[in-house]
Amino acid sequence: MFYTIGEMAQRLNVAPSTLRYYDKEGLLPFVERSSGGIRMFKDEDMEWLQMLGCLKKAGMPLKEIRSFIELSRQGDGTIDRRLDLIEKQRRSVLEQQKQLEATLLMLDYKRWYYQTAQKAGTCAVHDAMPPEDIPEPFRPLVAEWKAEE
Amino acid sequence: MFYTIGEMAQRLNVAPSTLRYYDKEGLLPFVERSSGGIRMFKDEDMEWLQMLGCLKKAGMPLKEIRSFIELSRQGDGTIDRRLDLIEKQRRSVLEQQKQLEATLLMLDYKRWYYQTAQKAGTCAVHDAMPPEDIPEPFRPLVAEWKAEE
DNA sequence: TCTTGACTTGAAGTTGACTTCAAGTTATAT
DNA sequence: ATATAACTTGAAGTCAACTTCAAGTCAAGA
Repeated sequence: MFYTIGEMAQRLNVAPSTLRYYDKEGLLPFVERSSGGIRMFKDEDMEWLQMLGCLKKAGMPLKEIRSFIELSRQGDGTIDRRLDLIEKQRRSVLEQQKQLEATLLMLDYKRWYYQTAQKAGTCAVHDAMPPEDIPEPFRPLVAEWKAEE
Repeated sequence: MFYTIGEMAQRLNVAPSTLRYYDKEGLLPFVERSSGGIRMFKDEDMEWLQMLGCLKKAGMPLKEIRSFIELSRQGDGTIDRRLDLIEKQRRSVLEQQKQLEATLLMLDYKRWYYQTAQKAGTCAVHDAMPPEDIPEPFRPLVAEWKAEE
């Protein structure tokens, strides 16, 4: 029914010190303690911690995550503000998706570039390459670079 | 034809100190200097710097970006290793895209959760809600959480 | 009961990516 | 010629997110 910090850390694949740090930063106000002072994690706490991990991977700073947790504990009066925080983070994720899409296009171009160079044995193969030999998806990308010079 | 560090910083929307830091870290070996020691950025340098920004936004550490730049300057002998680096980063971006997709689903669920709670005036509205009232896309998400308890 | 491994805390150390500061130099506009 | 704005460097400071350390406490098995 209860897990120690070590067990919980293993389940979440993080270091126990990380969980202690989160606790110190006020991100785990819901975690109970035994009479001896040892943290007792519940299954229910996993849900919070997984959401925490999710938000963290989406680039939300721990301070903002703490704000959200604090608001949640203040009850129904903070629903509007929690919704605001969620929508703000949602917009940030959409923005990051766009960014990753652009980065992926660039990486795909570079991959093609080096695959082609690998076959030819030299990057010089690209110097004399006519634009129509560049795969269609990459043409706007390369054109954009040329335009700036 | 040439830009000072201030002009270049403005074009890239970063602080001049950031460019100096990148230079110190060996990320700008291609930037030339005037006789007086002032950095002279070329249009061509923009391409590198934009790629740098792209890789940075994709979570690549500056050290790895430097490796890539160093390999590039070593000529055709490093094509294989550059391709490896690109493919590694490409896989990382695909992984991050999956992660953002999962985070977005969670945020969309939370958004619906708080929008519903807002209309009802309380989060308690969700306690008694039958599963079929939860919008279809969120059901696997909620089921997964319940399963862990 | 005693040992041992996992837990506790507070404090200090680390890493990455910058930013700020101080002291000095270069370039431009009057 | 000189004022001033923008550049230069090295060193130190900052911030987020941890990690490590030291010293001690708790809990489970022999």
